[in-house]
Amino acid sequence: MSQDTALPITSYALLGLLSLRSEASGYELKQLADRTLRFFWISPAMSQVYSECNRLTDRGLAAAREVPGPGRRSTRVFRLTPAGRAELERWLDEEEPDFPILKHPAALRLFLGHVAGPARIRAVLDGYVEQLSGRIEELARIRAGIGDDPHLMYPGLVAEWGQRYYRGEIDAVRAIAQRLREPKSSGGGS
Amino acid sequence: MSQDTALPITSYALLGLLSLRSEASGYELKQLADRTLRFFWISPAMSQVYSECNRLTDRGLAAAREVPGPGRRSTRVFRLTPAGRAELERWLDEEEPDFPILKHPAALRLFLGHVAGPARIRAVLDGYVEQLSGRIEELARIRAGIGDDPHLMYPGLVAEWGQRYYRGEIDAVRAIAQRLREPKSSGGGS
DNA sequence: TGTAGCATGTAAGCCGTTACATGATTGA
DNA sequence: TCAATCATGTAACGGCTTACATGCTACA
Repeated sequence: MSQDTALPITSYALLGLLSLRSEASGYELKQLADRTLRFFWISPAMSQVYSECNRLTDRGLAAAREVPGPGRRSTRVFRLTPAGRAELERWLDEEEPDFPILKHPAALRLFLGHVAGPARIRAVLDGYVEQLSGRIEELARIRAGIGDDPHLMYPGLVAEWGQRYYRGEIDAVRAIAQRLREPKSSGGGS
Repeated sequence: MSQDTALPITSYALLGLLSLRSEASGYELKQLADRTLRFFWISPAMSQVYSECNRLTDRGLAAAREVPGPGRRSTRVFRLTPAGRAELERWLDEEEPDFPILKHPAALRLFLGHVAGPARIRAVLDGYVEQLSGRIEELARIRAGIGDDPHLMYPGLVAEWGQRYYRGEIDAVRAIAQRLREPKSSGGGS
């Protein structure tokens, strides 16, 4: 319950994951993040999951319970406290979302096409489409795993958004690749 | 020319900006970044621009020239050295681009819709569409400023990609908002 | 007179990652 | 017995931001 400085958004993301579970260990939270947060936020490293969990516990937003394991080492499982749920609700209600941050290595390459040359740019774009296809499959599997469960309606919507997003990227990349092949086309010009 | 550890990608982005100019001051680089890098990478803070420029100069990838100002304080202008150009080319040629990193506050809110409630989610999505419209206008102005200059063909392509990207986001958000209004398979019922 | 823009930096600090250390269990 | 997975952490460090400090010019 120390400090009243603002939490980083990733803390709220973790709080949000806890809101989907009655209890979860750090390890489980990391696994869950890999199937969810990873696609639209970050999936924090294990070490960060643990330190965030400690911060949340320090502030009384989460509570830890020691579960003795089969060996000598035990597992700490966390759950959302009423204060944690209230703080998450407050944040969702009051804080205005920033514009997304995008770090797009392929676009950076395209931007530097005058140095890289068109052949390399084409290769980069092709590789990106490849990566996107893989992502779409991953998301499709995750979406299928969610099913119709009304409890998971919003995660399902996000998964659908993600697939649409990636498909849009593929279309956009193809359009750029097309413009690279025939630099004269497209509206407005000449 | 100290150190041979890998440079962060932002250094290459700065190197790339320098490749578009014969010379530029830190201040000019920041302004240029605000019109370019900002949309697909980051626009580094002024303080970071200066420290990156120093790093590039230390490594011999950029060269600084002191230009006396009207007052006592002078301006340092940087230019790409042959070694800098070679290193940028090597990076573009050899380094494989990572998948983009997206930190999407609106998607995070949607993901937590079960806590935020549908009314708040609708407001968040509306606000996001608003932001997107603003971004599209910004990019349109920038695209118009680039014009037909073949020297700036690739930045032009990136600006077009950006506009398409944002329009795609608007479509996707509208689709999600639609699914929120009519939960579709409402027949089943618990 | 004061504020906005041009211009250059230093210092402090947080977020997040990688590397490292440790220990238990399962199965090949 | 070796590797993989489960499981929990600490330490070090880098990237990037914010806050702060400074000085000059133009202009309202």
